[in-house]
Amino acid sequence: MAPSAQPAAANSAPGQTRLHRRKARTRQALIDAAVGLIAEGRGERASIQEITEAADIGFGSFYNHFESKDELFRTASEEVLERWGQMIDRACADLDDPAEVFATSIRISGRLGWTHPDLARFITGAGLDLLDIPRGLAPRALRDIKLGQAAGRFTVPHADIALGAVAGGLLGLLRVHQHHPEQIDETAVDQLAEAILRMLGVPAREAKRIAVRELPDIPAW
Amino acid sequence: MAPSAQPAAANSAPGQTRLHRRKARTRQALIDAAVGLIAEGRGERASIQEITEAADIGFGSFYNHFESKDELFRTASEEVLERWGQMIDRACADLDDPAEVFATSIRISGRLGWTHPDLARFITGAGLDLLDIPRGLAPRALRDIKLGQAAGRFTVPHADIALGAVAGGLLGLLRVHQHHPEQIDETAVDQLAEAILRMLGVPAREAKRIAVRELPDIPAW
DNA sequence: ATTATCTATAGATCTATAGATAATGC
DNA sequence: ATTATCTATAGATCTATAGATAATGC
Repeated sequence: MAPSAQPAAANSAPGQTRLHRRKARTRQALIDAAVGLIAEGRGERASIQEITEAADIGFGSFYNHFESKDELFRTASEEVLERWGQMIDRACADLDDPAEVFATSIRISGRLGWTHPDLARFITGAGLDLLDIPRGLAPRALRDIKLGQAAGRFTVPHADIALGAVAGGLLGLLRVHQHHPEQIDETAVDQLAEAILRMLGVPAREAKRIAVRELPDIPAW
Repeated sequence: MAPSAQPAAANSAPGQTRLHRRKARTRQALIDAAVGLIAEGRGERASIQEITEAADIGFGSFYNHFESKDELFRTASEEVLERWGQMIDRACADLDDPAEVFATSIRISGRLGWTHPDLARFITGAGLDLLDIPRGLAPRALRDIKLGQAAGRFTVPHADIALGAVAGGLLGLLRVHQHHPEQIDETAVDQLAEAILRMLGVPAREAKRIAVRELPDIPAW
């Protein structure tokens, strides 16, 4: 609508105009509030009024951005999971063995309780619904399991069943970390990765070896 | 309140008097309706009116039995899971090797999609919340994992993390069965049990052996 | 007479929208 | 002038209870 003379952005935000940026901020405040509510376990039970109060915006503004609570929660979930997935992608960029990619993804994700507590709480709040959102861990893990099957490194026959077990193990670990943080350390995370590799069909000795390799740097959030 | 001359029950129901039995029937209708709603994935989102309509009882009767939706759903979950757990107990009564008890529990539970579809749908509807309900699979699996650790058959260090993976694997299987029944047969269930034993630390060869032993009869529901 | 069920309804939400106000564009 | 925000509110739920009706106990 404003094709000519695009003013030099005095700001790093993507919107061209200040109005766009203001709108984007409001929208992001809603998304952040939704993420926080999911993390608290109040999930979809919160009313729109609670959401707008948490976001500190007027009630009616909600409908400028989303048609329903469902739409907001879906959008918020996809956004968070996508950022998580891209973080994993960057960390694994230099690896090519599917088994190592897989183990690294789990080892980084299992450390979220320390490195990114908010994200960790969101993940446990979402639970296995993660598997129904085509972003973040699920599509990557599924892809990597299939790659591993094709390369003959994973012998487990059904990728999607295995995916459930992987997600369950990760969620179990993050839950324990939240409720009893003293029971979990980084070794426990690596042992989970090792156990999951064994489950997928990697020989026990090799699973152990892969799960203790030096980790790549954990990229910024 | 009626201690004397307990009349011979003309009926198998536990309540002594007909009034008791009528009340019990109404209560059970509410529980059955709640179970059905959880199985449909409508879970706690259903209104009390929907629940009483599904149960085919008057709206106000709800409050004769439960103080809130939460209480009903909690009660319903515990009841169903307890029956499931007792079914597993009966099936495993003659086994003493913790690894075999564990594998058998999974193999029977993974077959629920065929043997008890309603129960299977309830379980997938409940998701990982299963782990928070101290009935059914969770306490038994946790007990068996710890027994297996003590007996030196399971090497995995954290029982509750492993429990998450076990539940996730089972839920993954039941979900696949529901959405793509043609992709799953009993062999797939046994392969999941085998993979889970490997994850717990049972040597691959032995895991395979245990997961194909003849199954005990599946007890009646 | 007692107990559980049912129907009807008051009061408390909660959603969606209308209309007023404030901020930005040009 | 345009756009997004805010406040206020109508209308639609939804919960919890009161009071009437039906079933059972004795």
